[in-house]
Amino acid sequence: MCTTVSKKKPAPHFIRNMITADVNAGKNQGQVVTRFPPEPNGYLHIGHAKSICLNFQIAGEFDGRCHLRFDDTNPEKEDTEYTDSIQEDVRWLGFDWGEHLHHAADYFDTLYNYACQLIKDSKAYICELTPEQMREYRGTLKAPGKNSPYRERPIEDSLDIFTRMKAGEFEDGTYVLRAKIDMSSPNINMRDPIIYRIRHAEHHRTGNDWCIYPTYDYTHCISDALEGITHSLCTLEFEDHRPLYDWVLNNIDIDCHPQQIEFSRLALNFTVTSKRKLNQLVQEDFVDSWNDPRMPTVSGMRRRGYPATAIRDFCNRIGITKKYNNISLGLLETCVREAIDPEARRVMAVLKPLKVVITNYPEGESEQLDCPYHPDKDIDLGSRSVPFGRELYIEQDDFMENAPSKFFRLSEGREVRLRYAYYITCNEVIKNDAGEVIELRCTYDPETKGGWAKDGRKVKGTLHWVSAADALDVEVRVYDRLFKVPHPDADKEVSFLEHLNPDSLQICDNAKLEPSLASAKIDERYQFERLGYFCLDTDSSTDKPVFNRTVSLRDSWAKIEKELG
RNA sequence: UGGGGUAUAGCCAAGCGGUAAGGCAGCGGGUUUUGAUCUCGCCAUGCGCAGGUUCGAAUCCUGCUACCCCAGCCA
Repeated sequence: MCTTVSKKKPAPHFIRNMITADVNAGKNQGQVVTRFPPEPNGYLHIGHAKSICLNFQIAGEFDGRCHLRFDDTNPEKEDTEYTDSIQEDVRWLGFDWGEHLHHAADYFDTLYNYACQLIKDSKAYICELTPEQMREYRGTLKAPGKNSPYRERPIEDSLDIFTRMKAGEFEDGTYVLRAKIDMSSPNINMRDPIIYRIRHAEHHRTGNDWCIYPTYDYTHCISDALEGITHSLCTLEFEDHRPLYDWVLNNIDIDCHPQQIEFSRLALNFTVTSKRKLNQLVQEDFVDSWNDPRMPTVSGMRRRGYPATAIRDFCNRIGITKKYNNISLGLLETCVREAIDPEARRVMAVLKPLKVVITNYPEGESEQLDCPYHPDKDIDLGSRSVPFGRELYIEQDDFMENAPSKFFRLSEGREVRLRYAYYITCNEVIKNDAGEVIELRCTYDPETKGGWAKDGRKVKGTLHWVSAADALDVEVRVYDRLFKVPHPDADKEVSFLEHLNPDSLQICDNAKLEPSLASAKIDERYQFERLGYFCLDTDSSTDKPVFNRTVSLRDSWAKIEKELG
């Protein structure tokens, strides 16, 4: 079932416990069948990933199966653009629905027939109250509703109108089919809910075959039952709908009755996980697209360089409960770092170059240094050769005038190591007319080749560098969190857009890379030493490669720097 | 007394009458040619609050409090 998922036994949670108990008790002949039921009206995000992992993994654990079913009962919002992206994303996350790709739309005939039977059984009726009247009759949260004047419409009349609704005789909104339950129920969902409405709209799958469409509450439970789902897992807001889910299945002739179990949806701080809000970010150009690397969408995370293994690990680490949670973005980033670290080749790249001239290095000469791709002796990723010459680039941040003692990097008169190369000492600082440091004059110690001093003297700092003559010119996009505050949508008075982080994308268009990166490929992940993990972006062209920063390295210097003020 | 839910550390989360797992974050030490990684140690006399039952309560009982969801012909 879940081919790329490890068999490592996951931590117990209440749903796994319930299902285990059902299996042990022989319920459903010991079968476990789940489903992931997205509405194809947007792209999948990290919250969906939680549900996907839960459903596919739990089915896999019990040798069951998990269906992918599109809950496509609202033609006006749905599109094949979304059914395509959803399938791609679920597959990329590492899951396989096998033969079980389903659409609620494929059940429209069956659903219609069941509705006719409900009418014949006097359990549903055609109502012609306007939406405004409907609201009045529904009552309020604290006051009961009252019966529709059409509630006792003769069965034959309802059947006749329903048939003509289907035939397209009426305008949108003129009639609806309602389940006859209880207008005084304290649960508003049970106050004669609408189960069919007229929509003269083209459906992405059934075209113009239908002009009446069933509602979610009526469709979902029957779709589950038709597919033999045993456990229907959904989020907390559907808890109030469970009595209706059960009512429908108890009042039609069907021999399967899945159990709906609710769990809390994922909330991730510094981000929003609402399709509506994500859609707004795209439509109003606050981000480039659904797969903008700053988006918490599956496609955005994929482009950013997050491995699927990291997302699965994250989903397993956050747990499944009914508690309202707020997961820290830091945990996701930790999962990403842990997944990438052992497999990422280390290379050197300078994002904001500062020129360094080694004054005692012979002009016109250069040499090749052999540098391992991974520092851990237990991880053999091979090595590459890196050119070294008289002119180099180092990171602007690695030089400071009047540096405090805790600053271990380069400053005038100080000696540092260039990784895998030599010790250098800064002798002279050259500035432009604006007083900005534009070049450093340094000397190197030829006796420290490889980065070791024979006399045993130590340096505190090791810097990454790139040979100027051999550097690749590239664009690097450094991403940061999309929002400035932990809870961008907490305040209903203030738009979440007010909290967008203006620095969520920083473009380094003059970055310098060591030449080995010329053969970089999409889907490969690299660590730019001391900077973070990066990957080639799909915007790259042969003459202008573009790299994304997937995630930074943990940075304890940043913390010290902050404390120093 | 509308209905339905949820409360265990800064953030997650186990626990199901026998004396508070684990992860993230944080703090301190060690290793280190990435201020990375790795590694060792510390981190709830306390489980929303108040009573009660019990030899023993996060777990059982009673009463409170706080927060979330529901009045779409959305899902």
